[in-house]
Amino acid sequence: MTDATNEAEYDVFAIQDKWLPIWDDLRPFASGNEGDNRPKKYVLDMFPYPSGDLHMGHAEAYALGDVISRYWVQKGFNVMHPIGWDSFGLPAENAAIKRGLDPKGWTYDNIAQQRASMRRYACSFDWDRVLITSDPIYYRWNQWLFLEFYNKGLAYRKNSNVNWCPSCQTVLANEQVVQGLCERCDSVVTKKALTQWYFKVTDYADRLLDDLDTLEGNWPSKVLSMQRNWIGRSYGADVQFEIEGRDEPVTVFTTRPDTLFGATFMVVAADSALAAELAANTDAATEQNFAEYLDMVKQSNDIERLATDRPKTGVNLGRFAINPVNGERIPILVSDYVLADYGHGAIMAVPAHDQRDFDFAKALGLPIRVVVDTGEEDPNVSGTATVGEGTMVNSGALNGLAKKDAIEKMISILEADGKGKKTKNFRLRDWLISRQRYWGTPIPIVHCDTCGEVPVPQDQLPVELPSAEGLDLKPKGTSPLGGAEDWVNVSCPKCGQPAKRDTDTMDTFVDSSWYFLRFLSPNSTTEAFPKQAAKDWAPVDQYVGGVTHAILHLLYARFVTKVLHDLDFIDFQEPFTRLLNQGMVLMSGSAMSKSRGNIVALSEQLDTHGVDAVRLTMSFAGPPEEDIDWADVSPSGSAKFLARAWRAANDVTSAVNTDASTGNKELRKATHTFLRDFGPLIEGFKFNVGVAKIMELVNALRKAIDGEAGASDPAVREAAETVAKALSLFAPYTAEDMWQKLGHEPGVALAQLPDADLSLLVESSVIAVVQVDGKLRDKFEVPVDITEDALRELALKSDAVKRAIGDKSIANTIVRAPKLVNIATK
RNA sequence: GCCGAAGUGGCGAAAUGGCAGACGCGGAGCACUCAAAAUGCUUUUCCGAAAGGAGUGCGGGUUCAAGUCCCGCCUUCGGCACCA
Repeated sequence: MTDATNEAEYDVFAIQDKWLPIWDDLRPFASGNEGDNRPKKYVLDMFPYPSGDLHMGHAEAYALGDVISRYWVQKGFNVMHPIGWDSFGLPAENAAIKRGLDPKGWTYDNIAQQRASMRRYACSFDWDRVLITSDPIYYRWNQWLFLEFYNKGLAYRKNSNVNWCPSCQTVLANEQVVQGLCERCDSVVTKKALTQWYFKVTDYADRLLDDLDTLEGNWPSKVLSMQRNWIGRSYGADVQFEIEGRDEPVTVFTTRPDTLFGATFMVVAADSALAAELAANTDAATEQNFAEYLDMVKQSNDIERLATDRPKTGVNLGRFAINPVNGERIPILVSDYVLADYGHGAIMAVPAHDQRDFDFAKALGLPIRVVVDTGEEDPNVSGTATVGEGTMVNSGALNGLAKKDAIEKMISILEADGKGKKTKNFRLRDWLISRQRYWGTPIPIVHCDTCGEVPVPQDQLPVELPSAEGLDLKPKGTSPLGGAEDWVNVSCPKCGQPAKRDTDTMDTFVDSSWYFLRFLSPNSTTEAFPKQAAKDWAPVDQYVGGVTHAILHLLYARFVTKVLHDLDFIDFQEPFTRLLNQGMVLMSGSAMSKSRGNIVALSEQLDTHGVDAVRLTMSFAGPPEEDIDWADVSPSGSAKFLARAWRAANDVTSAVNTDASTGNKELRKATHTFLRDFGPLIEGFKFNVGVAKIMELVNALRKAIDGEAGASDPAVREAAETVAKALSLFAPYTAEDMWQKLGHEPGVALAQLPDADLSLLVESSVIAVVQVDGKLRDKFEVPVDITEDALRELALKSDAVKRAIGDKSIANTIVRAPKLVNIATK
C-alpha cells in the first residue's frame, strides 16, 4: 500500500537503476582530460584475474580503493584510477582443457562479466584507461620489456635444477613454491634439470633490500619485513680450502669466519656438480655409496627435506681439504643438508657452534672442537651447539677476542694471505620466467642453428600466440606451442636460414610487474608508455591490494621499476609510494572455499542488501587491514543506516543555497566537528571510524529535525548536505539520490566538503574531571578559561573528592586546566 | 629456531599518556499500532538492591595518571626456515 502523503520510500534497487545510466553520461572519474589543471594523483587497485564473476574479496578491495580514490576526487584532485585484467595464466588454460574450449573465450567472457559487475558496484574507475594483458596490444610491450632486459644482459638462459610441478607440468619460480607445494594446485613440487629463462633479479638484491627503507611508514611494516626476509642478505666471508688431489681450491661461504679454527670437516651438497666431481676420483666402494646416496636424495621432495626432525645423513668421500688457517687435514663429506644453489654449495662445518653441523657430526662420528667460550656447557656434554657470543679459545691469534672483533681479524688474516675475502650472500634467487604452457606471452626469441639465440626485431613484434585450435593444451612437460608447426618454424631474423621460435611463454608475473605504467597510454601502438606521462603521473601514489602479493608481485614490480629507471625510461626507483593491504573476507572464521562450503556469493549479497549496504559494510567492519568475518558483520544494519540518512535528506525543507549561519548552533557544531575530523580519518585509512562519525552526524541531524530546530532550520540542510557528500565515498547511490533530494544537479562525487569553521567549535565551558589517585571521583562544568588555582579549589570542595581522600593527606595536586585535576594522596 | 603483528563487553570495534568501551550488531524496555512489521526514543562492561567495587591476556616497572611507554612471560596469527 502506498501512502500518498509519504510516498518517498528508500528503494535501494530503484536508486541503483536510476543513477547508473546518468553516471555513464556524466563520467565524473575521467582523468587527464586536456586542460584539466587539477593536481594529479594516481590511485591503483591491484587488477583482478578474470576467473569468474567478482567475489567478496574483490568487493572489499574495490570498496576500500574507492573510498581513497573518491576522497581525492572530492578534494579536487585529478585522480587517475584505472582498471585492467591480469588475464593470462593457468586457470584459463585449465578451464579450457576441462571444457574443451579456447582459453581466450573463457577469459574474455569472464572479463565482460566482471566489467559489468564493477559498473554496477559503482567503482570509480576511469573507463577510458583499461588494459587486458592477454591482448596483443599489451603483450607486445611485454615482449619489448623482455628484449630490453635481454639486451641489458638481465634475461638469460641456464640449465639447472628447477622447481617442477608434476600436476601443472611446468616449472615454477622459487616464489611460487609455498612450503614445498605448488602455490596454484598444492601438488608436491619436485626438482628437474632444465634449461630455462631467468631474469637477473639478484643483480638488484642490494637495492631491493636497501630501498625498502625509503618505504618505511608508507608500506605496512609486515610487507617490508616479508620482503627483507625473502631477499635474506647475510654478511660473512668466502674462504678457500685447498683440496688434496685437486688443482683448484674450493670456496665456502660462512657467516662465522671467527670459528674457522673449529672447522673439523667440510660438507658438499650431494646434488652439486662439485660433489659428483669429488666422488668420481675415489675408490669404487665410495663411488657406489655416493651414487646410492644421491639417488636417495633425488627421490626425496621438499616436504621431506624440510622436516625439522629429519636425521642428518651423508657419505664420507675419504678425501681431505686443508684448513687455510692451521693447515689441518679435514675430511670431506656429502650431505643433503647443504644446498647446492646457495653460497658455493659447500660449507666448512663447525659442529661446536652450529646445531646442524653438530647433529651431522654426531650422526657420522666426526670430531667437535670448541673455539668460542660462551659460558655455557660444552656442546660435547650438553648435546647443543653454542651459537651465541663469547670469547675465542683454541684459535691462535684470535684467542681472547669477542665475536665481532674475531670476525674482523680473521677476515683481514684471510685477505692478507689471499685465502679469502669479506662478502655477502642472498637468499634471493634469479627469477625463473619461462613456462611450458600455452596461455601466456610468447618469449620473443628465435633459436637458429648458426646464430644461436636471436631476439625477434622490435618491428616484428608482437609475436602473437597462434590459435589454440588444433593444439593439445594438456600438460605434458613441453610447451603446447611446440605443436603449432606453422608458428614455430620461421626463418632466422639474422641469417634467414630455417630456425625455430622459443616455445615457452612468460610467467604472468612479468605481465603484472609493469602494468601500472601501461595505464598511462593503454592503447598506444608506438611505445610501452610515454616518458612525459610517467613524469606527470607516476609513481603510483596509493596502491591497494591483498597481502597475498606481499612478496611475489611487489618484489617483481620493484625490480622491473629499478631496471626501467636504469634504462632511463622513468625517473623514480620505487613503483608504489604508499601501500594499503586490505584483509580478507572470511566466513565463520575461515577463508571462503568450495571444499569448506562456506562461500558467500557477492551477487546474492548485492541482490539482498544492495550495492551501497555491502560497500558500507566493507568499510565499517573494522580497520581495512584486518580480516572481515562476514558472519560477524551486518549488511542489513548498514542498509538500515543508509535508509535513515536518506530519510533525513528527504525531510529537509529549506531552499538550496540557504545561508547556514543563522541555523541551530548545536547542529552546526556537530557538522563542523565532523568536517574537522573526517579528512584526517580517511587519510589515515580509519574508514570505520569515518563511517562512525557520519553516523553520529546523522543521529544529530535526526534529533534536530524532530526537535526544536525542525526540518526547515538552515543547519539541518548544512548537515544533510555534509552527510550526502561524505557518504558518497562509501555509498555512492544513496549519496547521489540524497544530493538530488536536496535540490542539486547530479554529481555529488565532485561536490567538495567545505573546511570546518573552527570558530563554531569554540566552547565557553567544558566538563572538568577530578581524579583522586588516578581514579575518577567527580566531574563538573567549568568555564574554559578557568585558572589552575580556581579549578584546584573547586576540586577540593567537591564532596565526592573529600570522601575519596578521607583521612589521607594530599601529596600532590596536578591541574591541567580546564579539563583535569588529579589529587595524589599518601 | 629466527623475524614481525595482535590479544579491550555477548559480537564487530573506538580511545594525541588524561572520563575505557565512541559508532554499530545483538539483547531488553517504551511510544506509535487492534496487532505486527517498519520507524522513533530509552537502556545495555561485569559484580552489587544501593552506596560502592572490579575491569583492556598474565606478572613486574616508569608516571600525579598506563589499553597506550619499559622489562619478563603466556596465547593466537602471519612470514622465513638444514640459507652455512
